[in-house]
Amino acid sequence: PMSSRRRHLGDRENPTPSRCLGVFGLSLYTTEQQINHIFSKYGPVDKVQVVIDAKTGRSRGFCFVYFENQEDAKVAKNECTGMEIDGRRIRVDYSITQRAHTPTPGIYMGKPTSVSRGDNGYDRRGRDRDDYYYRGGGGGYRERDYYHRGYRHRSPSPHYRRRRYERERSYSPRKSHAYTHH
DNA sequence: GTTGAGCGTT
Repeated sequence: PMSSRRRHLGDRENPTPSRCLGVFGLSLYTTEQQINHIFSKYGPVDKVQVVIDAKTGRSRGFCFVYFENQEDAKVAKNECTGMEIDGRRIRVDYSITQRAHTPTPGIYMGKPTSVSRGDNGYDRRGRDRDDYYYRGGGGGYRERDYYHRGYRHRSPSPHYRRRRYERERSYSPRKSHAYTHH
C-alpha cells in the first residue's frame, strides 16, 4: 500500500506536475543563487532551497525550486535536466514532496539510509517512512548508521582509486623532488 | 574541494 499523503504526488518515475521542482545530482558547492539565476530564465521563481545536512552544514546535493507558474516549471524541467552545473550533470523532476517536513519536537536523527525500502515509502517490515523521523525512546537506528554505514566497507570507485593512487605516488621516493627543497 | 545516489525537519 502507498501512504495516502503521497498518493496524489505520484512516485519517482511518475511525479505529478506541480510548481515545485526537485533538482538532483548537484555539486556540493552549487548555491541557491546560482540555481535561482539559471531557473529564473524560465519564469518567476518564488524560492530555491538547497537541502543542507544538519550535521555537517554542507549541501546534500539536491534542491527544490518553486516556480510561480506551473507552466514555467514544466519548461524549466525539460530544459534543465541533463544540464551541467559546476561540473555535475543534474536531473530535474517535479518534486514528489511539496514542502519540508513539519518540524517535530524531539531530536531529528536524520533519515536512516541504512534501512532499505521500496518505492512505496515503506520499508521491508511495512513501517512508514515518517516513523523514522522520531526516535521515541528505545528502538530504531543509531546515529552512526546515518553517516557511516554503507560507506566504509564499500570498495572505492575507479575515480577515487585513481585519486588515491596519484596521492600516494606523489610521495614516492622515485620522484626526486620528494626529498629536495629548492 | 571524499566516492555515490539522493525528495526536504527554519
